[in-house]
Amino acid sequence: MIGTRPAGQHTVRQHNAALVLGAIADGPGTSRAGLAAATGLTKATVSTVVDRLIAADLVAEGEPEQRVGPGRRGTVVSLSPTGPHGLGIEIGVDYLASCLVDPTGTVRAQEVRYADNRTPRVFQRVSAFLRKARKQAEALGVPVGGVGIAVPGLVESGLVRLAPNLGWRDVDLADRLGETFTVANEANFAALAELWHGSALPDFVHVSGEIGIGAGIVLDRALFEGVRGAGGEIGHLPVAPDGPPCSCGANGCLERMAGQEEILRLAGAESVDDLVSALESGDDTAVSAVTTAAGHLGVGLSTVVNLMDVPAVVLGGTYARLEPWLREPLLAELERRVPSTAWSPVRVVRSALGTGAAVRGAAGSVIRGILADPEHYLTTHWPSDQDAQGH
Amino acid sequence: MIGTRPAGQHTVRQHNAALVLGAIADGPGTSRAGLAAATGLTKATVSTVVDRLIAADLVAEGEPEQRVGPGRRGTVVSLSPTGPHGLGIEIGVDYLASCLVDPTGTVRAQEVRYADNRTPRVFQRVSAFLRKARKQAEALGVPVGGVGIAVPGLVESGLVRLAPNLGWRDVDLADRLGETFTVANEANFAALAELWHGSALPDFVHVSGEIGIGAGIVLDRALFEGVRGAGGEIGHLPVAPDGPPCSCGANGCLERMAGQEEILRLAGAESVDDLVSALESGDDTAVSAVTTAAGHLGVGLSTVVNLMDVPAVVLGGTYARLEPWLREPLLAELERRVPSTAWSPVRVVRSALGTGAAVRGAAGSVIRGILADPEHYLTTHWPSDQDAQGH
DNA sequence: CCCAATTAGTTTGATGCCTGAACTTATCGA
DNA sequence: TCGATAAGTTCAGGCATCAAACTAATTGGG
Repeated sequence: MIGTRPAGQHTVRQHNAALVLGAIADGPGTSRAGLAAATGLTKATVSTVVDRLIAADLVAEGEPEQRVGPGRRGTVVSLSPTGPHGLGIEIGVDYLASCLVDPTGTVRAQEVRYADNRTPRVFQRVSAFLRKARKQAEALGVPVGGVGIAVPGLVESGLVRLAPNLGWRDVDLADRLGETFTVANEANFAALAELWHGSALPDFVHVSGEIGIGAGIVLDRALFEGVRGAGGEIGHLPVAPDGPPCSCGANGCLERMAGQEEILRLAGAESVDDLVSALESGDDTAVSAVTTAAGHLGVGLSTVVNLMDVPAVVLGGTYARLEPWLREPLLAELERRVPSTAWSPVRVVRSALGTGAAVRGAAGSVIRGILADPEHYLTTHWPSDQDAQGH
Repeated sequence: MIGTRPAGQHTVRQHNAALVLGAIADGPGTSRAGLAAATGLTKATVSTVVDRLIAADLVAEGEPEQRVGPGRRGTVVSLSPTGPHGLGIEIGVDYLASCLVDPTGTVRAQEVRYADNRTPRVFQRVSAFLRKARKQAEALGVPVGGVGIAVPGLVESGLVRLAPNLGWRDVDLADRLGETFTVANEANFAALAELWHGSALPDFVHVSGEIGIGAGIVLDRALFEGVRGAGGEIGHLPVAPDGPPCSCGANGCLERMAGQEEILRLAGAESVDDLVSALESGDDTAVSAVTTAAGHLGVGLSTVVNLMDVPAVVLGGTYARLEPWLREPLLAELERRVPSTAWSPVRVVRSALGTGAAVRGAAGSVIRGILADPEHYLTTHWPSDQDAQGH
């Protein structure tokens, strides 16, 4: 029960600053008066809060509002495009990716570099890649408010506990690279990117089949992390308890039965491109391979839907490309196994984002972190009350 | 993003009142000075908050502290045993139960009444039962701060969406009985009771096998409710996708494979008492029936453990009685199917509470609700600022 | 027996943030 | 040009916390 901190006026400030900033982010092109109405705060309070946010360059004043009828026009305030940017880095098994986004979430720069990261040299390489991305931001003349790193593994409070495909165990990136980051699992970041920039669903499971099967679960517009940050590990859900052995030691795990490798094997395809063209030409073997995988995926996902009561499934990664063939059999299996479909159907949608979802989520999480607690950013990045505004 | 309310000084007050009260509940026999140290608030603030709580009879001053060394002795403050009590009602299929607890969680009165509740007369019966329980509280001279009702079904924001065993669908108890209640699923209340009065684990799945298989999931000392309150519905998790058909239409659901009915059938026993004596005498059929069920339970629970990252399983209800025979095979299956057991083992423990867990949770939830927001209780039950203190 | 040291709890003035109301600024329509 | 309407600012007032001074109670040593 201990763990809650005492509250004071500063708490009120933090809360209201975040509230106002959230309203600004939500409704682009709102005036101070509109914000007051949206948040329930007084015009006076909104004004003082907005002034602070402008001083920190998190928010910028725009054109006067266009409106019919009498009365003074409000001045529009919106997220400042020159405010703190978010830098995302993704450490894949065979590539590094970076992404720079401005406070509104718009991508300003992007880069991918292929290289085998299963060597001890990764850290040097990441460090150089990060330096380069920072230079890029500098060239654009924008400040970097923080760095988010996506890794294909289990992350617990900033520490990479286990990343089998990278051969990592208990790796502290902050320590290795001499800097602090927002580190998280790539599937989680991808789910967040989907939340912020994709289909506007508030609750969903984002499932992506790459080498493993990763899922990010979003409940009430927030990532579900579980107790130790390992929430949503669906790769080894048992979907065929008497099935073939999986590398993890158990039998018939989802990853073993519906992973990319198994689908390609069943379809007799070399690559995903191969598989897709086979599917497009109506190849029976390919279609039945995907249908079989969809069934297993349905068993696994029905579990998630029943247990967490999430009303939607978003297909990302490789599954997004296979969506036309996965969708029907998956939906059928879900309807069979989820009792609540009787009164509220489960939606299955294809991710609107491509392969860059994870990096984009990593970059976006930096922005979201600042938006969620602007006062914190303000005090850490704007140390003295410098009124250095050109006015 | 909208949905957050503006904060003011009153918010601070609410927060700190709850903080202080929480500290009082946690550490029985603390002084104001101790509370200041525990909460991080000033002695002055603690004093004013405690004075308000005493005025509302949520807290009472006790004996002077016993301590060695110099200095004035503090006056101990603790939850007032004459403060608002919680009344819990459980609507079972064939019984009604009530439970009255004082602010410290001690049971002050209890009653069970057997009757078939699958008739339209239930509501009258519940109403009468509730009236009787209220009279009991009156006889004890204690105020009732609220009523919690446990039902064997799916509850969504106070509405009983579905209770198959009672034949209910979209039943609004508040409307039927002309009163407002805290309504929730019995499994969830049982899990909360386990949290508050049982093994002091902060994160666990409480699973109880009665007629169906219900689970309450507690994460970080809070109930996990899912999006629409249907979180933790594990009865129809697929544990043997090619197994025998279940009443829900799917195949090999957990309830079908490891429910009480199936265990009794496999063991050839008439009742749970029967089964237990067979197990105690080492009957092979009985032991293997329970072992088989444990395996299926392990498959289902491994899902929960993997997905939610919960490190402990609490066996309640009928499973608590079978724990000596369930434990080993269940643990083995979990270890096989949960990758994270490699670095942090899953605990399997037997519920410390008996059959009354759900009612007790219902009653306790009333108390917890008041403790979590004492200012709210104070303003609703102590309308005018009456300084009706004998002083 | 008295006094210094120590700890509990209260009183008081200062601070900070929000609010409400009055006020200034801006725009439309007649 | 004036009245109505709406945006945004200014300022006194309220309220909850905090820091520090102060009172109260208790021990132990001279």
